[in-house]
Amino acid sequence: MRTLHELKEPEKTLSADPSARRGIPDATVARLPEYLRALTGFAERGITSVSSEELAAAAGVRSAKLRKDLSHLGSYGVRGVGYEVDHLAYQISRELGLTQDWPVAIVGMGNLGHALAAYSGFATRGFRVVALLDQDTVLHEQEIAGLPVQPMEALPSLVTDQGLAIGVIATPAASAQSVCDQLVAAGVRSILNFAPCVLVVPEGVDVRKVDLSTELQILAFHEQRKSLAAQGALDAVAEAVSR
Amino acid sequence: MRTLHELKEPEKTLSADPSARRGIPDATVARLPEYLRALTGFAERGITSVSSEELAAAAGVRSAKLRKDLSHLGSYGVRGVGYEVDHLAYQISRELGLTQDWPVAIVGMGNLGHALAAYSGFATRGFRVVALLDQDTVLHEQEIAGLPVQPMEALPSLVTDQGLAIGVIATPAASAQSVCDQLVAAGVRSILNFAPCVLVVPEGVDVRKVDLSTELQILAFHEQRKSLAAQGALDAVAEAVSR
DNA sequence: GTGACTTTGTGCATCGGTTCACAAAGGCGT
DNA sequence: ACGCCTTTGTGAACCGATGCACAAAGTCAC
Ligand SMILES: NC(=O)c1ccc[n+]([C@@H]2O[C@H](COP(=O)([O-])OP(=O)(O)OC[C@H]3O[C@@H](n4cnc5c(N)ncnc54)[C@H](O)[C@@H]3O)[C@@H](O)[C@H]2O)c1
Ligand SMILES: NC(=O)c1ccc[n+]([C@@H]2O[C@H](COP(=O)([O-])OP(=O)(O)OC[C@H]3O[C@@H](n4cnc5c(N)ncnc54)[C@H](O)[C@@H]3O)[C@@H](O)[C@H]2O)c1
Repeated sequence: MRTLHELKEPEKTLSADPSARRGIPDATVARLPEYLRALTGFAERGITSVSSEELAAAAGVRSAKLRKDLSHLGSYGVRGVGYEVDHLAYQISRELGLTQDWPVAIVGMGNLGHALAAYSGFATRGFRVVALLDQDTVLHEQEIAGLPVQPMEALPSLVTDQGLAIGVIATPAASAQSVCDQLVAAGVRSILNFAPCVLVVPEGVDVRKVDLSTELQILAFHEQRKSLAAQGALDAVAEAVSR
Repeated sequence: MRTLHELKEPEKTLSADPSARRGIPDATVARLPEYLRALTGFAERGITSVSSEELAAAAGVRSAKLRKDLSHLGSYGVRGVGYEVDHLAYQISRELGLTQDWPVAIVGMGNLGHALAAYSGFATRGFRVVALLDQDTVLHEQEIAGLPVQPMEALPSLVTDQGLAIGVIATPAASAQSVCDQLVAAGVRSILNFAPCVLVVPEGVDVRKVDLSTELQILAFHEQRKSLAAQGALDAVAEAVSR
């Protein structure tokens, strides 16, 4: 993999795009979707041009950060004016790989899997749910949101025939590693994991997780800190009064 | 708020814990839940002691990082041996504020809200769903997972009577800011947002978001990069052959 | 009791990301 | 046509997080 990548490097200089394109920082990539969403909002309201200040406010970041982020994908702004909404949205879409549709499969049709299957948010931006999978044979009779529920054995053909690229794991944590292994074996290299556990995957496979309970626990940490601070303040006041 | 906090500082020296406790880095806090989960796993398998190496592997980090993280909460390991599983789990729980149960309300009983209400993952670790809320009067007849669906007007009393501390937003993005404002007005200071939008809140209120489509888009970015690299490699090979 | 061995806790170097502040760039009004 | 004014793009300083490497600490075998 490493050598293959290096093979390509010499071509970089004659690639079409002018700016130093390799190596967009991870932190920047993580914010691009938010910028894109904000731009979509502006476009829907008929706004054709925004300044970095306005866009940053809509995305919840500082304008300097926004500008530095955008500078990594090229120079698409006009000094003294700002950015053309449609054009910038297109450039970000292209950078994120959303100009094509990515076929997605959801594995695990329980409570969460049902909600995900019914979710329209996939289709709106670059993703297409091509299959629903579950181990449970009882479910194979059903259709959910217009798609049949298939057995796990369908995976390899989904990759070869439908170009399946992204797998979403919505099974219990105990099954998640096994499901992950099956996805990887079938050739899926991008996985979104909703199960609360760490997945171990070979190099070249990306895993991201969406973890409700981690987020709640982080909130609890700060909430406790706020409570303690308030309590401490009360104590201090009480002490001051009693003195 | 700042001044209240400073009022408390002098007490720190006579607080029970020996180490410099203030200011655990955000990056560390974000990993504590993962460590806790790994420890729970060890405990379930009857393992009473782990080294930083073992625990780090289970949590998917490097051992040096784990040790530095743990050093921020105190010195709970034994050199030459490792960490006592139960004790460390308790210390992390206490640090995260999970030794008490936090009352949680879910707002928006659509597809996702239903799944969340039925989800057992809340109760297992420090959280208790005390209320389900929705604007839609049709839903107020129903019970979901043993809880009645209440109108938004119930919010203030939930905070005062039940100690509601954390709000989960599972409404469409268009309603999320309004729901957020109502939560804040009622006194909720910690919010978990599932809607794909940025929420603006006053200082002192924490918002975290769980964002499916952002994660998918980040995966797409890397997937595209992998595809391009593969394509580039093929081109390079073809070129080499033709020469 | 002692010494060898294991593993922690941490100082230090390094890295990546954020913030600041401003010179360069371009539109726009006159 | 020209100069003013706005806003971008970015160099440089700063800040927090990560990784390295080892001395200190404590266990355990004998
Ligand atoms: N329900 C929620 O709101 C929620 C929220 C956050 C996280 N999660 C996590 O998402 C996951 C799913 O939650 P859920 O509530 O939908 O669970 P669930 O028990 O309702 O559904 C799990 C589904 O996975 C299927 N399954 C189990 N093992 C499988 C395997 N090896 N291969 C294929 N399919 C398999 C089961 O047949 C079942 O249909 C869990 O890990 C949970 O912790 C759920
Ligand atoms: N369904 C999924 O799998 C999924 C996944 C990721 C993110 N999301 C996001 O979660 C949110 C909910 O998704 P969903 O599929 O459950 O939507 P949904 O339309 O099924 O449900 C939304 C619910 O919110 C209620 N609601 C609307 N406005 C309200 C208000 N002002 N106050 C109180 N309640 C209000 C509605 O009555 C409805 O019951 C959306 O923002 C969606 O983008 C959903």
